Amino acid sequence: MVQNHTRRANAGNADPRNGIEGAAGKRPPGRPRSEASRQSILRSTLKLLKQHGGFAELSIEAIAADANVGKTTVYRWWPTKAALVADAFSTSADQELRFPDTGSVQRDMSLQMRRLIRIFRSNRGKLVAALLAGGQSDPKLIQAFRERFLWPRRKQAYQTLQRGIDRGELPAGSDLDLVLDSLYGPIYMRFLIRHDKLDESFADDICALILNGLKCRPPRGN
Amino acid sequence: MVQNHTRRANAGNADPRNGIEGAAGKRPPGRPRSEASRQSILRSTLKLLKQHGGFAELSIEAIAADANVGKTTVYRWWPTKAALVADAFSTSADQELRFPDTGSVQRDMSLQMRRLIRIFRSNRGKLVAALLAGGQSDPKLIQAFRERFLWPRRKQAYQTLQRGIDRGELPAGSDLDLVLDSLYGPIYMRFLIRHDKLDESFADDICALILNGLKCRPPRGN
Amino acid sequence: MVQNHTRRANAGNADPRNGIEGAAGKRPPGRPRSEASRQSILRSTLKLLKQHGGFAELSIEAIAADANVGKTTVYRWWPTKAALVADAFSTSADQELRFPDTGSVQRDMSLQMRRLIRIFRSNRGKLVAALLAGGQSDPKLIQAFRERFLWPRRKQAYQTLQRGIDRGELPAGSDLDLVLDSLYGPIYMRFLIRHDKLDESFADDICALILNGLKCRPPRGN
Amino acid sequence: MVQNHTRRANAGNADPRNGIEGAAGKRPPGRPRSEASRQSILRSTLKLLKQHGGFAELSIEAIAADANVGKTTVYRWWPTKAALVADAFSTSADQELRFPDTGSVQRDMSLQMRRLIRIFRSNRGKLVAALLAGGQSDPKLIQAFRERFLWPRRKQAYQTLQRGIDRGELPAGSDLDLVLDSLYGPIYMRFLIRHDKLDESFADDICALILNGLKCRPPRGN
DNA sequence: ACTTAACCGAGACGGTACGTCGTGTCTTGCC
DNA sequence: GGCAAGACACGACGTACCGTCTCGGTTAAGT
Repeated sequence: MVQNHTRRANAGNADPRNGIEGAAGKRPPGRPRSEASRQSILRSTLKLLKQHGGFAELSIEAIAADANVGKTTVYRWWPTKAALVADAFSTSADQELRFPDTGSVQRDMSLQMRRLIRIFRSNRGKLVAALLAGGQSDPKLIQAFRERFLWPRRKQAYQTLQRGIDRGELPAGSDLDLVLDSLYGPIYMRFLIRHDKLDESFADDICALILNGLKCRPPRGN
Repeated sequence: MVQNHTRRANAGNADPRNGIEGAAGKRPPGRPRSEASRQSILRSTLKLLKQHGGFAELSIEAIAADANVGKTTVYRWWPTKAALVADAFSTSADQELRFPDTGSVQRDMSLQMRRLIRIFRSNRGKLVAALLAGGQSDPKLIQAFRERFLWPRRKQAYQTLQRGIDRGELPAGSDLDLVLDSLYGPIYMRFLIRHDKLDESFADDICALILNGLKCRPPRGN
Repeated sequence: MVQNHTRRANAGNADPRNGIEGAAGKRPPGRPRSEASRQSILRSTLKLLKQHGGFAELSIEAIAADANVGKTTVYRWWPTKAALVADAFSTSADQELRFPDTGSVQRDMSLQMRRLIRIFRSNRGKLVAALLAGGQSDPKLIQAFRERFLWPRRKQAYQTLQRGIDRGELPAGSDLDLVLDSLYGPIYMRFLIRHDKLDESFADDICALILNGLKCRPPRGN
Repeated sequence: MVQNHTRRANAGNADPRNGIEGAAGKRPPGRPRSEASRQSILRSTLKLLKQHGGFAELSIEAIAADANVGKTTVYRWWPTKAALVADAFSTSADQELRFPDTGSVQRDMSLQMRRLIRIFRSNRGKLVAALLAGGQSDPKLIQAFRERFLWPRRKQAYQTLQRGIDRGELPAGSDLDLVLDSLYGPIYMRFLIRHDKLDESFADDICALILNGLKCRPPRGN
């Protein structure tokens, strides 16, 4: 959940009655949350997001109608449209963006970046775009993107790069954040601005430029 | 103009009677467009965009009211809110992003990138963010950003890089588009995702990494 | 209701849960219509119609504002401004136009016609004028006037005249519609064209002319 | 003209240079009024009034467009839409409503009333309806109807009735205004409310009822 | 022929109201 | 107490006309 504003502590979980409180915890009175509604809402969110334009064009009204759900139910569990989109996004978050370990940093990075580009080009790209677009006016949303999407991957990326350093493929003391932004920044830029072709070979070109450049001379040494 | 939807060929120009068509072109009949209104609208757009949140919070209703202008007048000249924002922005930050010519590519690029970062960090950054965000669901808008903002600058950037090649600072045969996306991509990424600090020294770091890397070994040679 | 355009069968009734469908009929789901809003709207309609000029000067925007009601709510229940006015009017002047039963046709008719003239001369007359005026371009509206105002009264008028026939005051076989239009037509004419004085004694004069004429010689006998 | 608001005294006349002032009157300087435009405007007014709904639905914008005329030209010569409609109406005013002189009041009246009904049923009826409808919120308009249409005919009607009195067909001392409103009121009522059939034989029925009634017993004598 | 003055078309202007859509909240009866 | 249904107050949308204005161009009468 992007933001926990619900009456129940574990709202949003698949099954609220198996929450943290364990065996001793008593289920609250009243009808339990409908898991069917929750999933239907998330499904409709993704569907409408892919169908029509972006974040701004997506309306709660339409989601509720498409999901055969009362608007109240949406508002009961998600405080804003942004939270809903973030939730829907993380549901669709991908296993396929794990980093391989081929023994070569450049190959590892390049392979993962190719997969990212493939996702950006698929209709899941729309979701990311909507998230980044919506995030420009809703800090919560961009934060969700960072926490749910960016950081988990970046953590793996650090490890991948570190392996390269350990193997001597990259110079020690490199500013890893700078390197990673230099690797991924161009992809995001072409994805969002669409000023130039974004195909998978672009990943190789960037890797070659950045990682070769690193090898040659440490950027922090100047 | 993002989109020419007006009856008149040169709508949006400062002075419609000095349009493209030259000496032979006659002013169309009817009352000419009010330049005062046009500027008032652009001014109010910038003002309100800076005051309130982002693109979604900006309403044409409010712009018209603030500019003492009928809503009709706004709609007469700009097809969408997006087009209006694009126009307002490009009017706003055109000069200060010109490239210097200091005799050193790295210094030229770095200086210009610093200025870009400065704009991104100022409240005019909101404008760019709004534009890029809006562009994710409105192709016209992102196209406007490219044509009115990106390409004019990139043209100058090509020249700056070419000077570097001519002076032997950069290897001939470099893929200039790749280089430029590698230089600017990280800035856009940090600006939009806000996962890391974006200060002016970041420009220097990127330039050092990319341009030194280039010097060392041409990326296309592998 | 001038026109049933609502989702619910008995929209417009004071209490939708006691509609036509009787005991078996179940209330539709969802929040029930706000009776307070409905009355507030009708009240504001009457108020504004009396204050300002005629039908054309009356705006739904103003009604909604005066009634502290969303414009949507007005549009939800009344398809047009005309329908709203018709509803407001028939709500307004229903009782005082009943026919008396004094034992004399002429007196009965004359008394009721006097009351009609009194209404026409009051500021409720504006309402009728607005209705008839609007009805000239909106068939629905004039139909509403007929069904909600004219026919109910005419039904009583038939009975009043019939009593006169039964008592021998009027000849049997009279064309009652012709008689009634001859009685009321002059009033409507003076009311709408305002070419001559319309005071209550006019009712007596018409009655004398028409009903005496009838007595003398049946119009259908020629 | 319903209202004289023009710069020139005789504006609205077919040919301003042959105005009241005669041979000695000098034409004012400047371009004279375009008679073609004037007629085109009046023609378009009638056309649009017949095509679409009533007075309220008629827009100056549409008239100017249909007449290939600048809006300014309309506003220059007619202060309000009402004035324009009244002017258009009087242009189409009819010769066919003159009263015959057959030697019988009842026949004379009946014939003329039949012609009026025929006009009401034709598409010129729309014009009268629009005028009466518009007149309910614009006193100028109903006044125009009275002065241009009602009074001229009523003047003739007085004479016709007087002939009847002179010939002994009607009792002396009758209230002619009451009689005329009783004759025409029912026609106007059916025309505007459309609650009953309005065909030409209705004229005969009314005449029979009213004029026979008069003969029988003077209405004022009671 | 040239000036003067008013008219003309076109159409942009600041406004008002339109009727619609989506917001987030509320009130029902049912589960 | 969750849930669907849907009415509610509200705010912005984009459009249609309003009546006014400002252009370039036209049409005469008076120089």
